[in-house]
Amino acid sequence: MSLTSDETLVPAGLRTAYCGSLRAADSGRTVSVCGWLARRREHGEHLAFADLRDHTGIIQCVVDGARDLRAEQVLRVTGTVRLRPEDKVNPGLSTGEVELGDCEVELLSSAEAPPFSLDARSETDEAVRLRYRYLDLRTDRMQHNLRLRAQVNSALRRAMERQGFVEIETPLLWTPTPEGAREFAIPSRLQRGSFYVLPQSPQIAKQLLMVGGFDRYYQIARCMRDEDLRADRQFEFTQLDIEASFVGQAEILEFVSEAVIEATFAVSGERPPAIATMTWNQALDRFGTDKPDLRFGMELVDLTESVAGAEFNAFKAPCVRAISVSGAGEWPRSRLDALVARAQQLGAAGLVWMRARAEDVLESPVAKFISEAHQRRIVDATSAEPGDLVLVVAGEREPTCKVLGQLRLDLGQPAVSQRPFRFCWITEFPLFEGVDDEGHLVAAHHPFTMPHPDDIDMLETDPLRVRSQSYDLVLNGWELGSGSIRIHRADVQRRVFKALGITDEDAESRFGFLLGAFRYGAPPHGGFAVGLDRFVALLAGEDNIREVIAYPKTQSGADLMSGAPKPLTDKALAELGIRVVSPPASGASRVSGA
RNA sequence: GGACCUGUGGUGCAGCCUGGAGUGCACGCCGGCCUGUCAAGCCGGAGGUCGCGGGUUCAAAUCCCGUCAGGUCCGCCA
Repeated sequence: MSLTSDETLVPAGLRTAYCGSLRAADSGRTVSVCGWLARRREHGEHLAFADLRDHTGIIQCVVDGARDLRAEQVLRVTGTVRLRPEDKVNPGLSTGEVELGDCEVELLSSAEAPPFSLDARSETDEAVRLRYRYLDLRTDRMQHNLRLRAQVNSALRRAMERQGFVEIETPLLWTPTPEGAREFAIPSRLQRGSFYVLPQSPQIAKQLLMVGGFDRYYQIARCMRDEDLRADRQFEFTQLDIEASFVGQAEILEFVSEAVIEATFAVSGERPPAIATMTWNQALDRFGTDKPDLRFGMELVDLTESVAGAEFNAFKAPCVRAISVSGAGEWPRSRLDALVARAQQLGAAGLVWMRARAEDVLESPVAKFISEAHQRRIVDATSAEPGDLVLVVAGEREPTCKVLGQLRLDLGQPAVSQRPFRFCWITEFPLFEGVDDEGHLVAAHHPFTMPHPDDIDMLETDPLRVRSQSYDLVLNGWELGSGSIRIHRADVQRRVFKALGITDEDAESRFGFLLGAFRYGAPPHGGFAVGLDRFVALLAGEDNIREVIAYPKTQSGADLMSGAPKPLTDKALAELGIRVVSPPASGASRVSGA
């Protein structure tokens, strides 16, 4: 349960031992343990068992009656460690061979009955857990997750420092940059009507550190984005933020790989192999996504050539691709129909299913439109065995691949907690991801991302084909973070801004101080940011980042424990020079912090 | 901004489809019994604005509308 190593956990103060640490070798010792009463079992007036819990585990204390003991009372128990009778050993407890006898019990703090069970076996609605988060934090789950998180932080810092990185803090009160995520505004009291914003990331600050000569910077940084929340997104989140000068993409990937592998090993004992790299195009072709889950196969197969010349009209498309589902050849028609509907819901024109057979090659509603020769080519290309199911989608390349990529996940993705940890790097993202309503190109990463050197001359002629020097880190199907080599040359930056439809005046007003700084000698540089909440969630086997955050917010942005957000007093508003236009909704009374 | 799921003693659920007295289960809580339990056991008891508001009906936890809260997702997240 505990992730704290034995060497660093030295009992002090009121305790001379931790509950979960006692073993047969301790028998005979007189110890004092402190913690919360997990439960008690009473056997008449003069025998009772009290299980005392701290973060290291549980020790059974044999006490003379338990009339006054209640769950979650804070106790100090002094007693003698003794071996349990052989037939009374509890193999389910780390301390199950021993118990504490001749106990003296001191009540350090009384406790009302908790509003929900802290036992690992019971489930409690998350809203209740969040309202009483301070109790929820006592559970094995939260103790484990937050201690694991601390170990991850520690390992990341170790790895970054070993690689010569310097930790530098950047401001939380930053300047608005109307671009990208919606920002949280902070009114200025001294300059009424003006606002700071909370940083969506330390992006510009860290690039300026490069200009400032701190050629290897890192920070475990809090970022804030006022965008709608999700299972993997909170308003505020934490990143391992990195920037380095005089290095290229290969070095950045190496720095980050070193850090995440060290952290993974520290908390799981699993040392991932060197992290494989694939380009964005390869990821799309093989997995139909830019964040592939490498824990399982079912890769996409290109059938475009295999079905060339087939009669079937739907296959006369720019791209025909398939996945093979092992052993799914016996699925009933209803389930196949549901797959077709799912594919259509995802945007495919349709989905062709084919059951691989031993005798007549492929069984499918459209088999009669496909010659046996073509059928055999499909079987060869997909390596489908009799009893397998082949799912085919045809259309434009990107949507076709993405539909199959999602079906692959629907049908094959293991649970989040399923090991191993399979990292991969995705490189060479497109520089632009499309065009906005006004016909301007939209930056895929951010406007300071360096184009791929081989593509830079297409900026003006064929911008959507320009690859960038940007890269994502992916773990088990989750995007863990992203980064890029930045533009440090004014001429390149000007060309990218132009492509994005950002005029010189725009650029000056939005990023003037960054561009100004770049006139005084900007080194070539690049960086990365790892989303720590997601990383820790995956390492903890949790599918929701709230489980690795001490005090998370609900989907509507509320803190159920404190009641935030709340209206300010009129006095506070006046001081800030703020008048609230529409009164706070009646929902303001939604919470009372117990 | 939108779609879907959920809301019933302190906790977790069943009941809702097919309306008929707040009916039930488990845990917890309170009291009693119990000297080797370990999610102890046995006996007894208390505890309810069926999220809230409106409608339909002789009658609503149940059907309808609205609303609030929690969740998952789309949009959004350079």
